[in-house]
Amino acid sequence: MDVFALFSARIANAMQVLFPEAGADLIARIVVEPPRDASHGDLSTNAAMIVAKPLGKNPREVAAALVEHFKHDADVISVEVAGPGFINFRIATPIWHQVLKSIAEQGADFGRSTLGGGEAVNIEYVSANPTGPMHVGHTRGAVFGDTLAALMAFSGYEVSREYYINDAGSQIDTLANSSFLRYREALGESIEIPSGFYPGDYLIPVGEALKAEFGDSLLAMPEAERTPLIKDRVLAAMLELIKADLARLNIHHDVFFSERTLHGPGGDIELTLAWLREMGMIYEGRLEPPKGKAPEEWEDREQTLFRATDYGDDIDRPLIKSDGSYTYFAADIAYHRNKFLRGFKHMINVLGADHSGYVKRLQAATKAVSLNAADMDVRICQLVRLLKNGEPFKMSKRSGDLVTLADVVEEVGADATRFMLMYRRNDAAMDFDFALVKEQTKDNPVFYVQYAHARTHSIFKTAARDFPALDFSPAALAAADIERIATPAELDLVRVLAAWPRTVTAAAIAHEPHRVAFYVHELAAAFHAFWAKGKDDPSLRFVNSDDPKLTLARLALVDAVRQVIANALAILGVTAPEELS
RNA sequence: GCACCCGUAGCUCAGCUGGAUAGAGCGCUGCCCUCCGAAGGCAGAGGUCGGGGGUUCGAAUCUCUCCGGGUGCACCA
Repeated sequence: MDVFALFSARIANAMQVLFPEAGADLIARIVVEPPRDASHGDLSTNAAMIVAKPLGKNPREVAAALVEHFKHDADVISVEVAGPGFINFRIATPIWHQVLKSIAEQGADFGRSTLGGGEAVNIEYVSANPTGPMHVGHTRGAVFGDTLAALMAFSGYEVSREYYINDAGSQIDTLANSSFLRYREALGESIEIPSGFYPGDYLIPVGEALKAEFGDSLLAMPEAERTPLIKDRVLAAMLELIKADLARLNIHHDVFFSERTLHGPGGDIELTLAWLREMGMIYEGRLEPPKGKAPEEWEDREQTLFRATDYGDDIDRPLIKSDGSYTYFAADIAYHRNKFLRGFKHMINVLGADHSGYVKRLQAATKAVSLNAADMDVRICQLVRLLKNGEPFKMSKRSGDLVTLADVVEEVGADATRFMLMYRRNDAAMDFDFALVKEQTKDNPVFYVQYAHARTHSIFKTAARDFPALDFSPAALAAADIERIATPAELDLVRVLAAWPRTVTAAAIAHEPHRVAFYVHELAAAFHAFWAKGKDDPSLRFVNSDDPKLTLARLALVDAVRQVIANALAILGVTAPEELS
């Protein structure tokens, strides 16, 4: 049950009845939300202020009519007008009890919604070049994309998690050449790695594997024959490497889409360009040289251009390079047409900060190939600066100066990595301090939240000790005398629980999974605070040895907290431990 | 030169898409363990929301402009 959605609907209905002349568009702008200051009430709406002006009425007059309407509603304790025309509701306690009941009934599904209506959404994330292990720069996008995917799935979308393998460019030739060097090394040659080649140790096993498969037969083989063989082997190996890295963070994609499959005669790029030409979206023309570049690097020539400016981009974009091959963007247009033809009308791409200049053309491409039928949201993840005790930090084991994803996970663990990366908006640069993340104090939000979850379990343990005869099964909790939950402190906690469905929905609409992390931290804080109240006032303890019925009711509340924390952590991909080590 | 992102307490950051007296953690000053896990909690001090205009009942939020920081800018991927 979503209290806000419930009252939002009721208020909209009331407004329609009271002010039929207000159109549906106006009604739709009405917001029902918790007031910033809890002393104002449980719910607040701007309904009167939204409607008053267009109708030529006084906001307080409109508000008075609505107040009159809700005055005798049994679910409402009080309604009053405040400030410029806010209407504040105080909700009757039974509604809060219903929230607890629905948490118990829905369990892991509490907060799940039908917002997406089962529509397919394609979320592309990571898409790191398959030329080596993942480094820390990729990690933020990986966690963000994976969490967003979980959030959207929880909100009723049919989510497809996709990884685009850039396996067609010149960097793959370099990769193959680097592997060939390692192969020669494996055969006993002493090698030197020239600049421009990939120096990482991770190619050594590839060289070994090539030796095991081919013996020394590759040495005599013509390059044109040899390179494709090596490419296949090394790409497969790199992909396994990347999958293994992602698995460290429990990230798994549904689709790995190879760019190579778009190329070649009769391929998607060819078909897409033909289609674009047919639609008049391509022309031959010249571009202005970019202002920031040195003019001597600029070669003025006639190019095959995509009319990106027709779809909101800054300039038209080249599709064919001077050597006659396709540009990366040409492949990307074909790729996104492919996504659209696979049935995706909603697409989200998660990209690194260095791709911010790519956003407009990607959106232009999506609009063009779908004839404006598909939408594309690009989420940019800003840079992560690694710190240790406030000092910039470099770790390197196997890949030059880069800190790898594996290094980070090994250092701080998957839970902390995921939570900390989500405990920040994606579009702000962040510092990631290893020392802080490993700390087991309230300064560390991961720990703080997991501690709250563990604490719910420890309360049950205490209860079992004090009441050996009492039944704490889900069925017993469901049958608990929930009306005993009545003190202001308890109901405050329930209010936080009641905000969960609304938080999820808002986060899904905005594509902002970080809100889940902030919410669960807030819930943990509310829970810790209530727990501490029991220190000063024993009557507020969860376990009351002289009152088994109250204890059972309070345990139902604890169980609801446990459930909602678990649900939020599930979206974040962070484990919910029953005890801390 | 252009585009995108950021600028909120001493520090690190939220602020629910335009709402009421702008919030949290750290740090600082105090308080709370014979008591469900103190691995916690409570209270206090601390702000011109980068500056200035505009839109309206109402702006940290939208818009314009300037300042500061980051990222990117044909034929790479």
